[in-house]
Amino acid sequence: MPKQVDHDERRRELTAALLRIASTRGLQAVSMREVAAEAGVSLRVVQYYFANKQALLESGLAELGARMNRRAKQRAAAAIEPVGGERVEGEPSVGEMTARAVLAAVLGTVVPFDEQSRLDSMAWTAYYTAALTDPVLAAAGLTLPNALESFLTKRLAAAQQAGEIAPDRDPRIEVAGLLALANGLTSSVLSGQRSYEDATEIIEYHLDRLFGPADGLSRARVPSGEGSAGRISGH
Amino acid sequence: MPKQVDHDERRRELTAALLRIASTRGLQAVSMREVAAEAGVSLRVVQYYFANKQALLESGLAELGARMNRRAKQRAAAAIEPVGGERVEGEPSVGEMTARAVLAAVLGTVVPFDEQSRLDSMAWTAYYTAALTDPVLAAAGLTLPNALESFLTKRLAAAQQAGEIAPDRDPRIEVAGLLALANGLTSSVLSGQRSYEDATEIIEYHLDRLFGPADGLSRARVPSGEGSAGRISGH
DNA sequence: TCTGTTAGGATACGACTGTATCCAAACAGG
DNA sequence: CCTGTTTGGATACAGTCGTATCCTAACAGA
Repeated sequence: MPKQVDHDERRRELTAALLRIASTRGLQAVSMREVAAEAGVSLRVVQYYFANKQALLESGLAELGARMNRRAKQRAAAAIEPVGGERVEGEPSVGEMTARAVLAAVLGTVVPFDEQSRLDSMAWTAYYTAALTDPVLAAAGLTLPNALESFLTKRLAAAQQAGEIAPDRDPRIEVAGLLALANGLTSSVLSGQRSYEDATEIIEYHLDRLFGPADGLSRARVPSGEGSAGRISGH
Repeated sequence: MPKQVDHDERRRELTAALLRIASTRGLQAVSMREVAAEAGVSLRVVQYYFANKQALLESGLAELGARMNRRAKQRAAAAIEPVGGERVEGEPSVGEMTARAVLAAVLGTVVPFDEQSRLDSMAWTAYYTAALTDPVLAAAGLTLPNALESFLTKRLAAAQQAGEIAPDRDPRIEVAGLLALANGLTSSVLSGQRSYEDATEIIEYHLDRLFGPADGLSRARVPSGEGSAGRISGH
């Protein structure tokens, strides 16, 4: 077989170009020709690697989800090993973090904290809105948020069993509220109503209210002897 | 002068048709011809009453803001006079409601509670997303949320002076958090992740945490002798 | 070297977009 | 009744859209 072109790599470049357009000029500015121009290729190339526009858009949504996932894992890892991470193989996993640290890591990932995550949040918002009137996108776009919510709910319920939060709290309501809070704050950060620092302050404030005002910061490890305080962000 | 056509009325009909399309098929489905068809008139009529598409879209955004305003006021009035409203002229104004009742009314208005407000929230979300990449819409679309936030913040600060909430709370943070929560819940309700009842339960839950778990419900009037409990919504 | 497959350049089609123009009904004021 | 303005029907124009087609370089395997 002739030539040698890495199809996956090609598709990644085109998808990245698509997300660059969607995050700066909106999803309505995305056309096959615009994506081609942004990627520096011809229209035919976009057509060759994506059968139609729908496939291209779905690829963009999948890439966005993957990026969110990657960032959340990086945050969690940084919360476990805050300084210069030499992490041996028996390294602490997410299961050894306090529920508060997990929540702080995930919620801090939802709210845009640097230019790239701001752009991705822009694109994500555009997709989310489009999904409200497009059932095809809705199915693909809701799996990640739903998985996130059920993961956090289980994690917080376990933390409640361990006595980390008061027994009269409802983990499902708390998690749903925190995720809605983070999403709402994301909107206001994107529109310039609030800064990222304001948003994280509000989130930390709510985490304080949930986990008790005692500590006040997001301890990274579960206290085995005495935990070290790993500050993630805030003010 | 010939004919007699109420231009404002005509524009209202066209704007209503625009919002019907935007709320069911999205803002990208709005075209001059589609609006004409939805309103049952010819393309020329839409052109005649709106100089261009931009003016049409801005009219839609203004109408959405007006509807939100109207609903919030109706809610507030219903909270003051919960049963059969005979309201004499010295009627209780919003200034005589408890801060909690004001917050419950406003936040309950943000979250879609019936089919019409669900449709309007859909359209609002579409506009909000479009405003993220369109500075013209952004200016017009942010005035209402900003005014709402500053109004509620002042109201809550006054309530703090009156001892309705604990003195260590920051009214700015509380209001920003509650509004973000309501917006995030709206998103999840629109996408079908959560029901309206779930959303109001979460909001009431947070109001309980803010105003103290003592009462537990949104009392409508400021306690002059003994307030009557006006339940707005919930579960 | 020859061959057959792959990767893409060039071009075109029909549908739809916002906007503009032309012109004819409809009707109020003189 | 006449006239001039308002209202809107009909049509057109230049772009842009997603998609399809045709054809030719480029190159791996024989």
